[in-house]
Amino acid sequence: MILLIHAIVRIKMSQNNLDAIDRQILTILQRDARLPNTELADEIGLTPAPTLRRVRRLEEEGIIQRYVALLDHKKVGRGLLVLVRVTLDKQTRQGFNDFATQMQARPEVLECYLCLGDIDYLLKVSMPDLDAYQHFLVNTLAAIPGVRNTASTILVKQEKYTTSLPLE
Amino acid sequence: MILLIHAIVRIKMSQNNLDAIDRQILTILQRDARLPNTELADEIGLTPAPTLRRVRRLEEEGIIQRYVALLDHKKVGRGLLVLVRVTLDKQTRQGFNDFATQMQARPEVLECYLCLGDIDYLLKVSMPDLDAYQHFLVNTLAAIPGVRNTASTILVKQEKYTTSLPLE
DNA sequence: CATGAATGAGCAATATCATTGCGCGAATGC
DNA sequence: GCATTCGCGCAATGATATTGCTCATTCATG
Repeated sequence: MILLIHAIVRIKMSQNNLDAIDRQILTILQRDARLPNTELADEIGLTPAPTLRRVRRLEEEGIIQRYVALLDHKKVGRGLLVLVRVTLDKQTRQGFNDFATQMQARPEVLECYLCLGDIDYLLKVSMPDLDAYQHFLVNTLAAIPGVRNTASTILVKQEKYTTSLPLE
Repeated sequence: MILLIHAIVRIKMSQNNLDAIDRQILTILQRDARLPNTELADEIGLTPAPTLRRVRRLEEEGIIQRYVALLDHKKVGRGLLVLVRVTLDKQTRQGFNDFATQMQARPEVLECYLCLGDIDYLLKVSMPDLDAYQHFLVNTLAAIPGVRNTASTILVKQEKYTTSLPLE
């Protein structure tokens, strides 16, 4: 029983109580996920063994969700980025779920958010060019039942892009 | 001289001519950047040596830009995501550069785009909570000279988030 | 205070993995 | 058809990750 309470306390704490070393690790791995553990250990001033154990713990706790490679959009033929604001017709819960499910299935939709305000959904869509986007808009988005209105904004220049969250 | 021409041709081709194996590699590494080279080799049906050489080539060509760890926003105390539309006052080139530069320096601004349409800039901002966001809006954004107007949209639920570009 | 439990670091041995040079075969150009 | 290029596989080497163990430090408790 006491063990259980201890376990609960530890889980709760571990989700928010990152110590300075944890934050260092996360900051570095957000910048370079492939840094060898030995070098990571050097940078934070620990030996490789405890460093690796901390990384594994952060992974298991889901604080580190995954490691990904970021590609050059233009060089893989996806130079066009569009933000789409979508308004749905009937604001029933079912309609919302359907829409989100369809967006999850479309690989060109990189991000999809339910949002507050005068619109319902926000999409970030990756496309090769305007032709392809127009095709997506007409044949995919507008074809979804319940979509009342869409407004597109072409993101001309990416001034900043990072996936790194600041860790106080 | 002929060597130079060859080099130029190869660079140009390499930027767009990804073969099927390259695309397989990129697709996998976009999903799991830490997959050991031996397993990557298994999945694509090559031996480790040529697999690694392809990965290195993709890195050198800048097709793979970098490897990053993605964190759980809530678990690191950044549960609030906001999209901000910014309109600038004077649309001189200098004003635009200044704004972009300031955004690049702010760690809570994850993305910043110059865009077409009725607004000038789009920001994706990561925040701990509404208090912090209000502070950012008043003391940081509104304090920048040239910012005429801002409109914020709170992204309530992340239905989809991926950094993986589809590779035809 | 002293003491015992718990947490987390370091060390060292082992297993896994990355890296490189070399030879071979298939595709390409002349 | 022959030479050249390109990219694969093999094998040896070096680097790196991983694990069990021991020890120091901290913190709660008698």
